[in-house]
Parts: sequence; C-alpha cells; structure tokens
Amino acid sequence: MSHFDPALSLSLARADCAACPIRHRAVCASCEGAELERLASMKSYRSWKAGETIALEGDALAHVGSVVTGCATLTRSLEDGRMQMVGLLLPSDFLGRPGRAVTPYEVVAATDVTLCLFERKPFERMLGEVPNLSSRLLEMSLDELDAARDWMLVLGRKTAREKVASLLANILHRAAAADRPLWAELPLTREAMASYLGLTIETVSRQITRLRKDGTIRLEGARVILCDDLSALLEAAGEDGDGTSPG
Amino acid sequence: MSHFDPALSLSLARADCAACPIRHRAVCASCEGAELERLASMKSYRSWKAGETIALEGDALAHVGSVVTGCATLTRSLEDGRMQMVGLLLPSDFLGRPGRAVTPYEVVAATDVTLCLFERKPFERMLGEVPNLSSRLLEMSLDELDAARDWMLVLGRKTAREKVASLLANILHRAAAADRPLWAELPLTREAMASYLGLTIETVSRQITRLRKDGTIRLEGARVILCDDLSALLEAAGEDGDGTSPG
DNA sequence: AGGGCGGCTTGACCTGCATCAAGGTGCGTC
DNA sequence: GACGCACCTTGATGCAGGTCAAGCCGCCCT
Repeated sequence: MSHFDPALSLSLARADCAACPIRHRAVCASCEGAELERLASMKSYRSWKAGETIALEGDALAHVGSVVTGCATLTRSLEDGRMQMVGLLLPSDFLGRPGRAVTPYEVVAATDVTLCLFERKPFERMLGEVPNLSSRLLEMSLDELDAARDWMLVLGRKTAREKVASLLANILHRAAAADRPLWAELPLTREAMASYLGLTIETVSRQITRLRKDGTIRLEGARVILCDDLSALLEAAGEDGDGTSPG
Repeated sequence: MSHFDPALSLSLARADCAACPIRHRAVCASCEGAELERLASMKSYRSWKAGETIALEGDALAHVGSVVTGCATLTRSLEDGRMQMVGLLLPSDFLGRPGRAVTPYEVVAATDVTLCLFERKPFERMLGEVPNLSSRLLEMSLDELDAARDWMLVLGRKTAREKVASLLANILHRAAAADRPLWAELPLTREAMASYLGLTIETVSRQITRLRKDGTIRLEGARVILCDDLSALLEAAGEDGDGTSPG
C-alpha cells in the first residue's frame, strides 16, 4: 500500500500541526511568535448548517481560511445543470485563494461545518511579509493539485465499481486511522458521492449494494461503512491491495 | 464568452512576460536586476524528440523549468495499464515541483520539445530568499488547480462529443489567438487526445468526423483543424457560445 | 398514529461508448 | 514503385451505466 495516496481533492491533513488547537496548518506551521499572534488576532469563526451554501460560483471572496469541523464540497457546473464535485474539504483543509477575488466553484456545507477565517486582504499582505507562509501555501496547493490529478485518473478511467470503492477507501483512510475493523460515517449523501464520482445516484447505490453483497464492505444503516479487509477494498478500487508497487 | 476559460491543465500562458525572450513567466515576472541575472545564470536548455520520455512516474527530479517550444504531456496510470493524461504542457507552462523530490506523473514529449531548466536545489533556495517568487509560483499552482478542476468537470460530466469539442476549442483558444478563421495544428495524436479525454481512440476519431460532417470544424489532413464559428464549437462543447453567463 | 418528506434502493429498459476487426492514408526507405 | 509502418477512419456488436419509474426506510411534525 506504500504508494496508495488518498486522492480526495484536498487531503492535506497531516499531523504536523499539533501546537495549534484548531490545526490551522497553513498558518500555524509557518509562523512563530509575534507573527503567529498577529495572525491569531485576525481569526474569526463561522458556522453553516448541512446543506447551506457557503459561496456561489463567481461570488466575491472576502476571506480565506480552513475547515475546523465538518465537511464542505466544491462544485463546478455546466449551464444545463450537470454538476461535478471538484473538491471535498475535511477538517484542516484550506479554503480560499490568496490573490483571487472570486471563487470559481460553488462551496456547500455537506455536514454542519465550522470554518476558521481570515480576511483576505490582510492575509495577502502577510503573504508578502512572511516568506514561509507562501511557500507553505505553495506546498499545500501542490498537494491539492496532485490530488485533483489523481482524481482525474479515477474520473477518466475507472469503472463505476472502482470509483465507488476508491471513494470509500479514501474516506476510510482519512476517517479511520488505525481502527480494526475500519469504519467511518459517510459525510456525503449518495447524491454528493455521485457528484464526486461522475456517476448517477442510482449507480452509486447499486455499486455500494454490490460491494456489500460481495462482503467487501459492511453497512450499518445507509451512512456507516465498515471494512474488515482494506486490501480487498483497494483491489475493488483498482489499486493493488498488497503493498507491492510495480516498477 | 466572458467566463470561458481554457481548461487545459496548465493554461498559464498570459501575455505578461514580454520582457523575457523565453517567456519564462515564473522567473521573469518575479525577479529584477541582480536576482534576475542570478537566475538567468542558472538556466540551461535541453531538448527531446517527439515520443521520448522526459521522466517516468516516481523518477527523482533534479530540475524544475518550463516549456520553451513544443508540447509535453503528464500521464498517470493504473497497474493494469489504463492511462489518463492529467496535464498538457505548452510553451511557457511550468514543469516541476519545488520542494518535491519525485514526479508522480510520467512526462512525455508529445512533439519535439525544448525545456528551460533550473536545478531544483538552488531554485528552492531562491524561493526562500525572493518573496515574490514563491507567491508567483503559488499563483501559477492555483491556476493549474483551477484548470485541473475544470477538466474534472469535462471528464466526469461531458459526452464524448462535448469532450472532443472542448479539447479542440481549448487548443484553438491557445494556439490561434485572433486569426479568422481560427486554425491550429494539433500537437496531439488521436491516441493522446483519447488519453486526455478519458475516451478511446476510435471514439475520438468518430467524434471529430462528426464535428466535421456537421460543419462545426474543418480539417486539413488529420492534424490541422479550422473553425469558422467558434461559438458553434463552444456550443458543441456544452459551453454557451454566445457570451452570456447565466447567474 | 398517521402523513409528509428527504434520502436510499431496486427493477426494467435503452443508449452511448468500448471493443473487436478491417481497411485507408501518408510518409520514409530500399 | 512497392514495402513497411505509424496513424487514422469506419463498421458491427455488446455491455456498463444512464434513464425512468416505483417503492422502501427513517425521521420529523402535528
């Protein structure tokens, strides 16, 4: 499993920000002392209920920030209403675009969600003054870019079964850490999963049923999944489940 | 057409680097005087023939740089051989990952290609010393991220016809600037197009034929496309071709 | 308890694209 | 000129996943 990397679009949650109570990586990890305090004094928190829209495509963006609790989604859409989720934000993921005035995605709270926000303008000013901050954000952006490109492989080349298995494996990977058996409460509705996977809700439902009947996963209600054998799930996802990386 | 943005993965070619003979945006636009000279002294050039591999997935990366002439592709693949192109590099696009030791993609020359390269280590050192440089790279990474996410919408939700039309529109957009009628020589084989679009080579061929029979595009040989009516092509691509953006 | 509703599942059918197969075109080479 | 080869096109067929439709489950509300 060495080269299996969570492909969710914003899988930035590394455990390298222990000092910060809100795990605000972008900020915490790059500042010290007075700078950290100055940034901390700029923070504010805001919450949304599940289903609420945080920003529409094209909205002006006055803030940047990161997810403290909950789950939010980034979605792009075509004129005729077809939608594609392009990012999934989990706690510690960064949201916003230093240097950009508008968001090109719709941002929606998938569950109840709390964000830690900074006003964009002063944050951008700090970007120029604190060298570590922008290189930190650069690193995060490269992570996001890798994840987005991994997801392009999923969208372009995997079957419905593999897509669903990939998503479930990712969610388990991020949510479950080291529990045996692995389990997670799905933060997404079937509709949101379909939107992420480039499928329809019916196909997602059928593939989950099939994985359950196969014994690859178990369900408790519709929103809790358990997995006794991650390598079987990874194999269903089209990854090698055994830890060997071919050349 | 106001919100139609080229969705090719690395569409960073803005005309804001006029001063630099090689249009090396990431560097030119962020440095002045002595710094520019210092960076310039680190440059080297290297060329590859069409079809040659520039780097394999997992290769160590000793350089970063950008495309001077030609066209290169970034590809990810599954164990069973399925491949997905995740980025297309055209002149002025940046290649490489400051702070990263390996490339997660296979990089291949689609046409003969010349890169302008910097050794990664000294480049990274400069990143810390020249504040504008990392914020510049951050901006470029955010552009790439937007483009990758736009492409996720194409991969996940568009039909084969729309995918092909989207790709052709993008290539015309980048190659043709203001010519009427728009025309471009395709830098990609049908196979590479299929790889980018998540389709098979046969489907790409059929859809190009169909667009030609429709009168949406014209061909000269297999590799030169002409388009008299861009809005018709955009409509075939599932974009609105008339310049109005619905709320 | 009953009704309404959002979210999920299942079934029947259809279609768009993949697959398999054959043949065409242009170009370099002997 | 004709052979070989890479690239492209076209046709026939099959199937994965989309579409349409019906119904179930859990939950809130009164």
